[in-house]
Amino acid sequence: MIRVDFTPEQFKVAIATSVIVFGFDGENLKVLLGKKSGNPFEGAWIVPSSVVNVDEDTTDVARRLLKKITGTDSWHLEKLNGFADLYRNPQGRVINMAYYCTVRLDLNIEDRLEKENYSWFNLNETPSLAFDHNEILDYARERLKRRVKRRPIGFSLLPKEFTMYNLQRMYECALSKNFDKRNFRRKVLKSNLLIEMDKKTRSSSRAKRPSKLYKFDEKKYRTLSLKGYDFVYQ
Amino acid sequence: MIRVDFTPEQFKVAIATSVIVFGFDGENLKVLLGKKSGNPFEGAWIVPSSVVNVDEDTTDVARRLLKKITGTDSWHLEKLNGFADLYRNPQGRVINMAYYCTVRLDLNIEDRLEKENYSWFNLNETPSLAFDHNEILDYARERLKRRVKRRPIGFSLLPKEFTMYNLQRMYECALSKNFDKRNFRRKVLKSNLLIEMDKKTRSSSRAKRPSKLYKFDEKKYRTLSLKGYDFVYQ
DNA sequence: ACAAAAGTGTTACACTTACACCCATGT
DNA sequence: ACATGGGTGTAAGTGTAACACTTTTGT
Repeated sequence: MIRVDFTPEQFKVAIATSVIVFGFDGENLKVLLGKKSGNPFEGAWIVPSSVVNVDEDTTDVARRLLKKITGTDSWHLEKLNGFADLYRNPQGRVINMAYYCTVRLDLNIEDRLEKENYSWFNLNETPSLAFDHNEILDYARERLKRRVKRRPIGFSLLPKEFTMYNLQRMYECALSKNFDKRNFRRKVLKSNLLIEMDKKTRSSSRAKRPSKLYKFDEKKYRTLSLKGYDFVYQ
Repeated sequence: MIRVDFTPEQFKVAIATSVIVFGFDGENLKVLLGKKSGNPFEGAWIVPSSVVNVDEDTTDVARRLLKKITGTDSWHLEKLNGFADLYRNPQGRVINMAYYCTVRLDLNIEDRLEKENYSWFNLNETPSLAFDHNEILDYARERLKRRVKRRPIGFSLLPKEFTMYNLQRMYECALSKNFDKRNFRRKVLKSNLLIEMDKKTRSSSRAKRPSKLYKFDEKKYRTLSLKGYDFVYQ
């Protein structure tokens, strides 16, 4: 028989939640970081975080945090893991339930971010973070990588309409790998989930010749995924 | 600036840990379950679990639990996730940091298990469990599946020496999929990580003709994995 | 003129899948 | 005798990876 009996002294732990927010500017993956105020680690960079009360659901708090930062909570939010190392927070035993989400940078959430003192960092130029937030960020990157490989989640980082160059860069950043342009295009077009638009645009400020715009066929994808299909790239 | 300030009322959470223990009897995957004593859920089946004190490391407690149950803690133990649903435990807010491990059933840990009142269940014949332990078990099965696909972790479930039949059954159970015998053998032998023994044995009690024994070449695998190689089956 | 990305096919190789029969042994 | 897994090869198809040049446009 297994005993799992708690005494009052064992109810002395607190909960925090962090949300790793990923964005994509058309060429590079970004992550949102902010500066911590108050002790400990005053002024250090951290991942967006919040305290969770004993009677609060961690996902609810994470969503609220997201709404406060970005103005909406309609983003794809996914639980990562609990981080429970003994000395991760000098103020006491705190368990961090971490999430990540993907946002579209073309919807203007910038003003709000500046008011809240958050900034975007390129994923491979992130500063050293307080607490165990570097570990959490690394964990989130791995999760994003896995998801992008197996599902069309990367499209939630792109604007509604995007060029092949944008799409390829997104895959290259998320998977830390370069692809052959011809092979890449053939492979993603084979899925029949990209709709070619009649419009063109320039993929980046450096680009001279405009390129075709595509959008992701959400409806078709939903139908196919009911039958077990998924949008895989690896 | 981000404020993450805790008040004393927020330090009122407790920590538990559970370990999902997987085994393999040569033909089927098993999981270890025990009966709960004391309130709540007296007599219900649960996954091996323990309270974690505020000053204890969850991994340490999980290892201790594993040693108490199986007599040794030298098994492959891996953190799964934190489970923090508001009402997962009726006694208060309890966060469960869950782990899984793989054990070899040919090492006789059976006596000890009986004393502790644990039993092995076939993975597809598990009873309904107390708390959110069914959710945790499902999570563990998914993780095992993923790991078995990408790494030779399945070998830690098999005896030192095993037959092709055993190996194939292990993959079939872990991945919930049947494989063609000829294709399976060709594929795993191609890795050159199986050493053919000069011995033979019967793969199961039903088998009549004895079959060759193989062992996994741990040394070679360690060398290769330094170079980024891994033992993949999918 | 020049720079920069847009756009486009073919070939070789590797891997996956489907498939069927005889063999050795224990009961 | 018979039941059970042990053991073996081939061929078709699918997917992946490597590879280079012309076109269009903005500066």
